[in-house]
Amino acid sequence: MRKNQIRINNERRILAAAVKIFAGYGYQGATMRKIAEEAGLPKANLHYYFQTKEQLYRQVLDGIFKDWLAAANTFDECEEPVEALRGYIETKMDLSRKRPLESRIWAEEILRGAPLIQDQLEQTLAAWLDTRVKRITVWINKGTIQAMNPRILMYMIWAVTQHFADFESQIRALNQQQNLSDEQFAEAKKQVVQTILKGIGALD
Amino acid sequence: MRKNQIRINNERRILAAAVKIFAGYGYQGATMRKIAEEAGLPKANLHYYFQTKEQLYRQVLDGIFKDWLAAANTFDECEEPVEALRGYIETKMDLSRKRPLESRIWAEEILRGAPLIQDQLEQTLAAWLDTRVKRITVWINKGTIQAMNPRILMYMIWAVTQHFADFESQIRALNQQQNLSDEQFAEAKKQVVQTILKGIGALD
DNA sequence: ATTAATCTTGACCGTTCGGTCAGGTTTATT
DNA sequence: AATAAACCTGACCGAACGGTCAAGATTAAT
Repeated sequence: MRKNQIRINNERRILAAAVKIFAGYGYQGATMRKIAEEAGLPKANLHYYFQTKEQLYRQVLDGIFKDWLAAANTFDECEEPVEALRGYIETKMDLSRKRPLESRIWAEEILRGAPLIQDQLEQTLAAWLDTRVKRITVWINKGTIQAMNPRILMYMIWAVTQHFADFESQIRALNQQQNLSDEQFAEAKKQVVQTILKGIGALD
Repeated sequence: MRKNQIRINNERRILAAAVKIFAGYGYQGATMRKIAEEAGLPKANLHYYFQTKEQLYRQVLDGIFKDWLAAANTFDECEEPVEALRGYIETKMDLSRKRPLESRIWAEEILRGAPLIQDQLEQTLAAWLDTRVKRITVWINKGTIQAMNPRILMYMIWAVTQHFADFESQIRALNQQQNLSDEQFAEAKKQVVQTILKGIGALD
């Protein structure tokens, strides 16, 4: 049962506008008027496709969550810790670079105590993390990487990679009011990978 | 010219309430009514001590900024990279543990593009960072730690340490709906220090 | 004791918010 | 061509927002 093309187009336009406005102003600071203006549609039209502001926000979050989980493909496909973790870190860094708005929306939702996505965190994300923790534990038991708490390793990877999106404005202020250039970002990516892999004893 | 005791007490009460409410709801989501209720004062009284919501928020941010900079004492007092960085990372971790609300307010302000503290970032924080970058550069030139970009190292430290405050609700959801216990947090602190120090070649 | 300064507060104001709705227009179906 | 379904939108609503103010209460200074 295929949706009408008009609906598809308008929902996409509204969601794209919503990402920009939610990222720029936060959930409370974002208004349906601003989103409507950004989308180039009358406000009442937004409520035709998305009944409430909260429902629109939920759909935005759902899209982000899917990207988040999909970034783990490299992690799962590689056998050895160096390849797997390097691939995962690089993928997460690239996601921060290419889709910083989504990362900021996610961060704000967590900051506020995850009122709307607590269930998904406790179920889907917790299960996702358990799987990866088990893989890391295998590496530890084989002695390929040193003994550690795999969960804390994952928290560190998330923290560092997402920092480049979430704290972009701070990094810009500390970089002569310029966003990181492609070269600078590539350097950061390399250093993050190097530091973490070496830090867990996977290198040298 | 000493302020009246009444003023001192009430300003402190209001600021303490403001920290809770701003951290819990964000700048836009926080309302003067909620802050007044938390402080146990009528709303009009808040406007007597702080003319506007923005001025109250600015004072909250100023307090956070001072704590932030003060955390660098250990860093400056130690000569060797292992002591200096270990001390700084541990101090920042303790700050995340003891004052997570302040960390979240700071994070939200940066997320929104730092509209109110851009000047402080570009001037005070940039100068603060420059000083520490020079110290790290000395270590690199002496060969005590390996070659790297010191700024990126500082970003990584900030990212990881503040993550435990800013993403507390996510970590809780991934830890059987329990905040990290003191033991778990101590383990995390140890692993963060170990990973970063080893990662930059300061250990072994 | 008197005056001045400071503090307190309920009631109120203009603005903006998310959301609704009736009635018109366009598109799809037959 | 006719009917139905989907889409569009200006005008409107009650609620909540930040902020104001006048009048009274309390504290400090003389």
